[in-house]
Amino acid sequence: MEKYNHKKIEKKWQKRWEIDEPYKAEDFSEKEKSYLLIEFPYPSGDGLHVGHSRPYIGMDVIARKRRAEGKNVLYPIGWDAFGLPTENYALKTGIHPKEVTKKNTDTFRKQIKSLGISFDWSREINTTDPKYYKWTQWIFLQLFKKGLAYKASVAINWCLSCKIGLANEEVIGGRCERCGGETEKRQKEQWMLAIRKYAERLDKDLDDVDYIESIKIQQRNWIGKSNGAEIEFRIKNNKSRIKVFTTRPDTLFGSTYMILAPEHKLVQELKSQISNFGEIEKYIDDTKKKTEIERTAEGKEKTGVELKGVKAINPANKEEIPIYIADYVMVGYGTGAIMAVPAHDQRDFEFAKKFDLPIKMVVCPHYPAPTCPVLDEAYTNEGHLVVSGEFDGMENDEAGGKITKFVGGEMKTTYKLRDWVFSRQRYWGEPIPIIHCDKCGFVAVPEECLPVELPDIKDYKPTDSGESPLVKAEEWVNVKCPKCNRAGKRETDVMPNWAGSSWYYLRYTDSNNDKAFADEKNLKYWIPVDWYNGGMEHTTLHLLYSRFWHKFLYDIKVVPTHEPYQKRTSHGLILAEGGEKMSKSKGNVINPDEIVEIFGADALRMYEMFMGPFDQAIAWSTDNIVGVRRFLEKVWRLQEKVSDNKFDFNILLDGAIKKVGDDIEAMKFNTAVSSLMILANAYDAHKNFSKENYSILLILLAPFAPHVAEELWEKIGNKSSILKEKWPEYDISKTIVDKVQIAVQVNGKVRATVGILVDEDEESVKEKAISNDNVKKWTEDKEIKKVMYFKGKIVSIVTN
RNA sequence: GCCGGGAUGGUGAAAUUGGUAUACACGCAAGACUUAAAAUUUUGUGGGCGUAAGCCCGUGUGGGUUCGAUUCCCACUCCCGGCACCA
Repeated sequence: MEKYNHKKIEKKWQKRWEIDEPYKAEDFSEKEKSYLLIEFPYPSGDGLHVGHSRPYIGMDVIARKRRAEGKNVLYPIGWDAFGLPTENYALKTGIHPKEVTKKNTDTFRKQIKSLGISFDWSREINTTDPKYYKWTQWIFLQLFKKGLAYKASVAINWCLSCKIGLANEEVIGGRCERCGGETEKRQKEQWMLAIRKYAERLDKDLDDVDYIESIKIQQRNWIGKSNGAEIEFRIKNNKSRIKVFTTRPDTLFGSTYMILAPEHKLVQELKSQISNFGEIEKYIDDTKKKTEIERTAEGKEKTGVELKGVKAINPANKEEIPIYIADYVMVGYGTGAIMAVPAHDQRDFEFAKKFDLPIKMVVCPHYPAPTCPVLDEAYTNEGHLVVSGEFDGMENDEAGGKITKFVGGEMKTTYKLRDWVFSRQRYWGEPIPIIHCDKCGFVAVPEECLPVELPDIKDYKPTDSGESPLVKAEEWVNVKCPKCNRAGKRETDVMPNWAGSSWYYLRYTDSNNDKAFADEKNLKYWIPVDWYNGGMEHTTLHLLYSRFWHKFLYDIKVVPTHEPYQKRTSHGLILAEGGEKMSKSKGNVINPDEIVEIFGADALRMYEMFMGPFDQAIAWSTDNIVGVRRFLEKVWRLQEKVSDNKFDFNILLDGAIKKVGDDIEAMKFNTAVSSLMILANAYDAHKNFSKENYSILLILLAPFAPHVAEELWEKIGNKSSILKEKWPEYDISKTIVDKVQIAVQVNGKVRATVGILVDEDEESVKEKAISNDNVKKWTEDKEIKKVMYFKGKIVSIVTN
């Protein structure tokens, strides 16, 4: 027998597949379609690492199994190639991002192919390809035309010494990651997308999709729908009003002060009336230096400053109350102002304690309240109203709406979800297809002029004013206004990386179309994606953004469904051997190339499926690969035991077929592999077995280790590929057994096992249990109070 | 801090979702084969006590519900993901 030579085998079959293209999906096939999707990679300069491949392999196993079941599987791949790291690399080296991207995608492609993933390469896409981003720009224009893209002033991170806008990730402890210099928040005009307009549907339509529960919960929390009331407070000696949003209008009588976000525009408007404005300005300055997490952390010491000289009037009881600014109130949520009710909100409570403000309890658990208790934390449960005028005694649930009406407020639903900041003052992204004209304002680039291609430039550094480096490409910037033909200027901001990834799954259905982002018929056939697997880290941004774009496209009637993905699951990260995150800077990245070289792609694939639960983070261990490698060698050796001599493995086989199939669909790949091992071990324990039995093992193995399965399939005399074989069926009746060993517990502890027939009657089983010698030892001096038999499971005896 | 996960032998983990905890692997120990090593293979392997039969303890911690809890409930500790310009 030849030795198992993974290098030779893998090369042979990969070459064969390259020619035969067995993984090509067929548009409009009669077969049932199955569109399986993984998150397309960002082709970083570090190359593929073993963590990337885990989801690809997992979904590949499913794809291969479903093809064997006769489905028309679409399993595509592409590159999400715009983004910061490539641009930063260009900044450092001067090499054009286009070249870097080309090099990186070539590396990734080669690496992925070496793993034998059954992607349909004929549909490969790249978000940086003008033929692709033409349609990203087209979608943006549709959003713009419907008023869903607009400009607004937004705070961004700004490095004072690099004079460059920074991603949150590039700000470490308030300092710039690259130069270590100070950063601050700076207001800047940005393109925004009105995702909030879709908040309600993004929340509600989660009911219609099959996402794992934790994703639904996280998305819902992120959207943050809450029902409450908007109430206006008058300001003493001033015409301005402060509008607040509150989920607890029932506690209005207990509002003893108000808080504005430091950025609230009223702070500036009230300037002349405020006697300590210097102090206020200093506080606003300090706020600019803090991150949102720092600002809102509960338990953190509350800070704030009173607007001296200004008072608000509580509309319920007409009391004069002070107004503060404090950084725990955010300008972007609700109205950017709150009525503080320290007795019934923990953060208000902490603030009131610190600033010695009155804490007035207006909801009491007992009514009539004997005396209001002294609180050591906010009381947030339900109760009856007190000190609330005509509402006294009312249940607080009921009072909210009535009090709102009483003060002329209105019930309102708000969402925490914020509109999407869509501008980046960068180079390596899709140009935003807008022309600025002094006369006509923002004018859409005519669709026939798309794509607006990125011009070649040499210097990728943003200008000192923070504008995109594209400003320097004067020829490109200066164009005529498409409307009035006067001099205009192109928008120089580019889109964020999320743009291209918000619709890529649509492009796969028809990736070479140059008349539309995809043909209507292709979309109708393939969409929705049947199963999308990705990382939990994409739950609230990418996944939500793409649902938003899809819904918009549905509204303008260019996609056939209101949701893009029918099912969403997640995979866990692969960590470095020590349990830390893999990163180039830590030097702990495992490159799959070495593993493929030493152990083979099949062993790598099997190991990644076997290493642990697919949805859990797990540390890599090169030592443990030998286990699956030995298993593959065992399967290899088993070819010698194939003979006409038949041993009946049927019960075991039917169980294995069921288990492997069910586990694959449930992404319990680790236990699927273990049942393959059990099956192989059982074969190995016999002198020989039939070719049929061995064939089933190979077919079940093929999704995990396709190369060696093909090779062995050929070796046992098959002319056609194992990829053409049907997934085996099983007969469940064979897996049912009639005799079982069940445990007997005495007072909750297992003391014996007895053999019974599955449908043996209760009395007889109990009798067997009680008369068992081991059981007798534990019951003889005692009185048996109760004997319970749970059919086919256990006998439980209770004594005194 | 907030939201979502997780914690089981020396290690990765399994457990039909309330019914015999530790399947399948890794590692380790002893044996076989070999001049030897590797490979392969056999046996053993949660901790403690015991020659043994067996007993006690044991699924992050502390409580609870139950005939019975890794699984359900309450409180807590630690770890991981996300927190809106990383992808």
